[in-house]
Amino acid sequence: MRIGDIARQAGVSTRALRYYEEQGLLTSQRSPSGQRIYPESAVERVRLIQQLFTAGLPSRTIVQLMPYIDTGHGPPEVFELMAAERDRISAAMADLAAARDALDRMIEIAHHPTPEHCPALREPPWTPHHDAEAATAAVV
Amino acid sequence: MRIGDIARQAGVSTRALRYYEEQGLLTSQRSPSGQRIYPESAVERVRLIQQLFTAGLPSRTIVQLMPYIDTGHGPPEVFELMAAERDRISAAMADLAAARDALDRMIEIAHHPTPEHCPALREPPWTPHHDAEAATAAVV
DNA sequence: CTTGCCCTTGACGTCAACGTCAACTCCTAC
DNA sequence: GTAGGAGTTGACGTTGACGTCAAGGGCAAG
Repeated sequence: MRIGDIARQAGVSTRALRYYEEQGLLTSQRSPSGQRIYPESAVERVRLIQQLFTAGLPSRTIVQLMPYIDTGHGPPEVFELMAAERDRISAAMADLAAARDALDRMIEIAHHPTPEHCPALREPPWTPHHDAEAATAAVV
Repeated sequence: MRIGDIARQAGVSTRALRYYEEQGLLTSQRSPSGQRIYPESAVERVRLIQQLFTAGLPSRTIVQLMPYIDTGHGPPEVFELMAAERDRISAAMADLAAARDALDRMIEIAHHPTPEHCPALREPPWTPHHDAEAATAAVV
């Protein structure tokens, strides 16, 4: 298969595939005229790479994981790297959950336009020490 | 409070705070000599901004949310923007979960060095059509 | 008064995963 | 043989949230 076929089936650009090769994430045979030839399995591999990118792993880290991806074993430091990345992803998920909850609270507040409802997001707008009622009037 | 105090309490750099102001995310009073003066509530505000950044919202989007953050209401389009961002965050969490599961599978496989265990990640390493056993020997 | 730490604006640097020409070559179809 | 759609390398552009000088002003302590 040529680069365009892989790109279509994996849903990425050909530029991305050449970039992956440049980074050592993807290898390819070459046809006599210099064109890249890939096996079928390259599609699945590219999807995995994409998934890891989406999860926030930089290409350098993915390169380090390659021995495990290819052969199923490698140096033990890389093994711990996998565990560390998994934990980092879990932490990122917790951050996302917290942010989503914050948005949900904002949506909840916006749904109930009761002026008594949890100020929580700002005190009186940093009254400039003199005309406090003017600032209050400006808000209203 | 001055910029350094806010930076310390919120755990960000002073550069970040000036950037936030430049982007319209944070306002400040000025002392007679031109120094930025913040209310106590700025710390909480900066933490919220950080949380939204961590969740992948760009500054332009956060700016649009500001009317809701400040006053609790705003144009309805912004209302839908909040819902859209919440959904995007949920989708990102699903992506992270999938990637974490993929890593867990890799860790599982690495724990059981049985050569029979789900190749699943690559076929025979694209045997270059001639010296197949040489390549196999190279892997070993 | 001067030492030293904090503040100011302005402007350039960074990093990562590509996008986007440019200038060629290759291969398939007619 | 020739048009046109792929492929090739090389190199510069992009985007966002800051980092990092550079050059100066402000302010309390000794």
